[in-house]
Parts: sequence; C-alpha cells; structure tokens
Amino acid sequence: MKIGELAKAAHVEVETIRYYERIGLLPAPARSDNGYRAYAGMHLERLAFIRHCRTLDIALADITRLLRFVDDPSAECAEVNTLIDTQLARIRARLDSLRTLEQQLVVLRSQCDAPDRAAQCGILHELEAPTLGDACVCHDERRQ
Amino acid sequence: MKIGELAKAAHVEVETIRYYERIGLLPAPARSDNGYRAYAGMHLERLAFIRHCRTLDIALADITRLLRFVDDPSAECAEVNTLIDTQLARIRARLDSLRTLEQQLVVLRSQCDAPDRAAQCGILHELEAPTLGDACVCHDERRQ
DNA sequence: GCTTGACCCTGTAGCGGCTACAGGGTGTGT
DNA sequence: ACACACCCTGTAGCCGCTACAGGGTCAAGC
Repeated sequence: MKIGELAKAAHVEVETIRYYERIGLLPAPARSDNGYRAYAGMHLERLAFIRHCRTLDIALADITRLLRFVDDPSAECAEVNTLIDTQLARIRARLDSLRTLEQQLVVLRSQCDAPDRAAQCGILHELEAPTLGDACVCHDERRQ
Repeated sequence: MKIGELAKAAHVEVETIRYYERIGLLPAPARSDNGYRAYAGMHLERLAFIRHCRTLDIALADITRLLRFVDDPSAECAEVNTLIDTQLARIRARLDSLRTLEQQLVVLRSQCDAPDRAAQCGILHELEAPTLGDACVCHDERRQ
C-alpha cells in the first residue's frame, strides 16, 4: 500500500501520515525499490486507532501511551482509565469556560442592535470599559 | 512607565507585551535614554482593551480590526456586530462538538470499571474497534 | 568602588497538530 | 515524447504566547 492509498483508506492527509512517522507515532514502513513507503495492514490498523483517539481529542503524547497497551495486552490497564478520566476532566473544564464565554458574548452582543457610528456602539463601549477601570456587562461577576 | 510596570498594571507577562508590539498590535512606545521602553497611559488603555477581548477569546487579528474602530469613532460599526456574531457562532460550534465529545468519553469510560489486563480492557477494545472496521460505542451514530 | 540582584534589551526557538510549500524523482497513459 | 499524478526530503508557517541565551542598566548595601 502506497502512502496515498493509506491516506485514502484512513481519511487522513498524506502529510499527516509522514508527520506521524516523523514524531515516532506510526512505525516507519518498508520501502519499495523506488524509495516509496510500502505500508502493511498493521499500519492501517494503527492509523485508524490514532484517528479514533484524535476524534476524542486525545493528545498525540497520550495516544503514544495508549498504543503501548495495544502492543502489550498483558499489562495492567489502570493507566488507560486514568488517562480517559483526565481527558474527560479536561473536556469538562473547557466546556465550563466556553459556556461562561458564550454568556459573556450574548450579553455583549445585546449592547448594539442598530449599527451606528463607532462612537455610539454599545459593544465597543463595553469592550473599552476596563480600559477606564469601569465594570463591563460581560464580566460583571468577575469570574476570571 | 517601564515595561515591567505596565505588565503588572495590565496583569500580562512582559514577553506578551513585547510580542504584541512585534506583531503590530500595540504601538511601539518612546524609548528612554537607556533604551528602555517608556509607556504612556494610552498604552495601558490599549493593552486593557486587548486583554479584555482576549478573555472573550477574540483572535488577535480580529482585535486589530476592533482597534481600528476605537481609533476612528466616526466609522460605521456594523463590522463590530458581525465580528461578535461570528465569534459567538464559533464558540457555539465548539460547544456543540465538545458536548458530543463529552458524551463519547462518558460512554467510553463506562466500558472499564475494574482495571485488569489490557487484553480485557473494554476501553482499549472500543478504541480498537474501528481498526477492524467495527462500530464503536462512542461513535455509534457516526456524527462526524 | 564593588558586588548583588532586579530589571531591561534583542533575537531565536519551542509548544501542538498539523498544513503548505519548494524542488526534486518516479510511474502511467496517450 | 510529453503530461500529469503521484512519491520523496526538508523546511517554514499557522496561533498566542512562553522560555530561553547572552548581553546591558541601575539602585542599594557593603
């Protein structure tokens, strides 16, 4: 399997595959006589695993750790659970901050419904408020 | 005002200020005889504006555009509204995908409660499922 | 006057996870 | 014979900082 075929099969860019090889995430494959990379089924499996983890937003360094368990099925898998727990905690923290952010933007957006000149724009006024040491509508309660 | 004082006043790292100057976001200040940057009140105001926008996760390129309205109060502010709307849409899209992600991770996590050897680990099994062309619990409905 | 330490300067490289070239070689079809 | 799609390596760019290295400046204390 050439790199373009692997890329198509795994729905990944060719450059991404070479990148994974460069950082040691995907093992370097054999080479054909012409120097082209020649991939085996194992590479597609591994790449599918990596992409599945990436859809779960797991960091490449963590994927490296997960792959060690794939390679050593007799190992204790407690670390796998911890890793997923940590990942979940990260996502939830990010969700919290994005929810806050959304509210701040909604409030901010409500400051200007009829666009006029910038001098009158409620949004710009709010953005400028802390500039003058004033409170702003979007960060009323000062939570970060 | 020296850079360290400005940094303290605006709760920003010194390096960040120099970075903003380098990319043209914060105007280069006058220099003292010893070559130190000498900031005026205007710089603190501008930096406060930038940081306020950053807490709203507005991109630096967009902040540059917002600053043009600060500098030209007679301009039409319609672009400001558009910009905030776009920002809000981005945040909401990200929220949606994070919410999906959270559910996927919750389901995945439920596959392994009692850590055992990797060969038995339900989490690893699920992560490996697409590797074999199987469906996985976390991406049942194939959305994205 | 000499040292210490806190600050300032410039310039460059690193983070993550790719993406996008430039500048070349190879293989296939007409 | 040529076009064109694919492959190769190597390097730089994206974002928003952060972290150095290797130097200069200044005030306080001995």
